[in-house]
Amino acid sequence: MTTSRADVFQELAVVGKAFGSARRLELVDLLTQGERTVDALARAADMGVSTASAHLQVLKLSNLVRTRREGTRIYYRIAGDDVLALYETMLAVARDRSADVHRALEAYLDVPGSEEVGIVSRQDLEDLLASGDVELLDVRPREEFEAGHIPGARSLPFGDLAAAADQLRRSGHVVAYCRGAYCVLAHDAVRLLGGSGIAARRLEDGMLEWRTHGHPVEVGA
Amino acid sequence: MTTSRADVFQELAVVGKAFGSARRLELVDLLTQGERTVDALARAADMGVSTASAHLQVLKLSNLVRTRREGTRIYYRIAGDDVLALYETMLAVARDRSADVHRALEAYLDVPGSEEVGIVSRQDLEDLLASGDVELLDVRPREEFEAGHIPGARSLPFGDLAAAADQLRRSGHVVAYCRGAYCVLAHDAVRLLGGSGIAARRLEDGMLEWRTHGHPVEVGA
DNA sequence: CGCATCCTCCAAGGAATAGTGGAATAGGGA
DNA sequence: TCCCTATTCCACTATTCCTTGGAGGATGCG
Repeated sequence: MTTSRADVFQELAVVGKAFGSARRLELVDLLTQGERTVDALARAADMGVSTASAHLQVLKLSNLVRTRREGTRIYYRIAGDDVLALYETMLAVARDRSADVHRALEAYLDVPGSEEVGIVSRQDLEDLLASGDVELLDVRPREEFEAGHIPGARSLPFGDLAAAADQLRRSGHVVAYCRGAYCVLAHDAVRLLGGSGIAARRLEDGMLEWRTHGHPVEVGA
Repeated sequence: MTTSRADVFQELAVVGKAFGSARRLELVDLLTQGERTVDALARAADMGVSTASAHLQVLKLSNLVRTRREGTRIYYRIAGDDVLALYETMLAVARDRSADVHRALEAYLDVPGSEEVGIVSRQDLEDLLASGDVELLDVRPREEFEAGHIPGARSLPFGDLAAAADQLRRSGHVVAYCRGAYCVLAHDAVRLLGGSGIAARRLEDGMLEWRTHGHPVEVGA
């Protein structure tokens, strides 16, 4: 048997390489929200179909994603929760270790650090849901809502939010969530609702962390 | 501010890239056991000093490792426990997701799957240490022992084990450990001791996991 | 001050990877 | 069967990365 120590690292590096391209990470990020077709991924990440396909092949060869065929189209999805956890860990390390990432994220999220008051933890949300006294808004694209959402949530894509804001006036709590800790949609939703006089809060992180921490997920419309 | 979504992934990919080379992973693996000089790393990983230095620069630029100068030599170390956790998570994902890695690891560890009886979990070891009725052997190179070991362990590098085996006959338990779950030293030590009629067991994983799971670590000789 | 040691930086050739447009393939529907 | 759609495969160029040897820098010692 000629399997050496170096071979182990060689195999291991395949996983690292897969996560070593910005374009691929963008695809992975989209896939954390549920399965998608090649074409949908290419459009969402703004790259050529050939390019997207090539990157997806790399991810598939490293066994980080799986495929499912339905008619003429092929759906890609993350291979398992451990991959989600790895992605999440990587995000956390990058944020804590690199001032650049931290700055990029802050700038991207447009958080001045001041108005960060309306935050609900995952546990708080579980409690609120149990009490029933909460309007939970999933502001991601409907596509992602259908691929998996928090039970009890209502799909209200960010684009439709402004139009629906008026009918949201309620006595109870309003909480919005989106993809993960680094997704702007929930931030923006809370800001928009605030502008309409509705005191909304956002889930601390998002669907990615909800899933990786073992909370229940509902699939379908 | 022109910080876009793509920039975030660009920064993120830096971390991925850092873990995307077999040579670099080999260095990281060595560093999980404690700080080392460039020259020591190059020798241990069997690569040129220039090559090692170049790879270490990449790791340093991605903020995954830090340096410390002592006279003319420079010690590299893992930047924090979160990086250790990331490495551990990556190992786990690679093992579970890739049949190749799994096979490579099994072949490398030379485990027929049968004689896997003498295993002690981290919790069991804590209990044994509390009772005092255990001879705990750290079979890694003395260099790594000094950079951090389990309190109460005795440094007995694998190379010296055969010579010292005779004096190990004891009434209590004998437990060996090495770097991590994928380190052969402890496996081999248990096998060697077994051949000398000493019923030894090995710690389930190793120093890497001991550290990342928050168990106490002692530094020095 | 000169010299030795350890490390980083630089330059260059070779290898691997990314992106792109077009050809080839597979499935579905008329 | 033919056509349409979605995806993969291929060929090509541009770019990036790896490795190596040697020059250059910092530190310590006599």
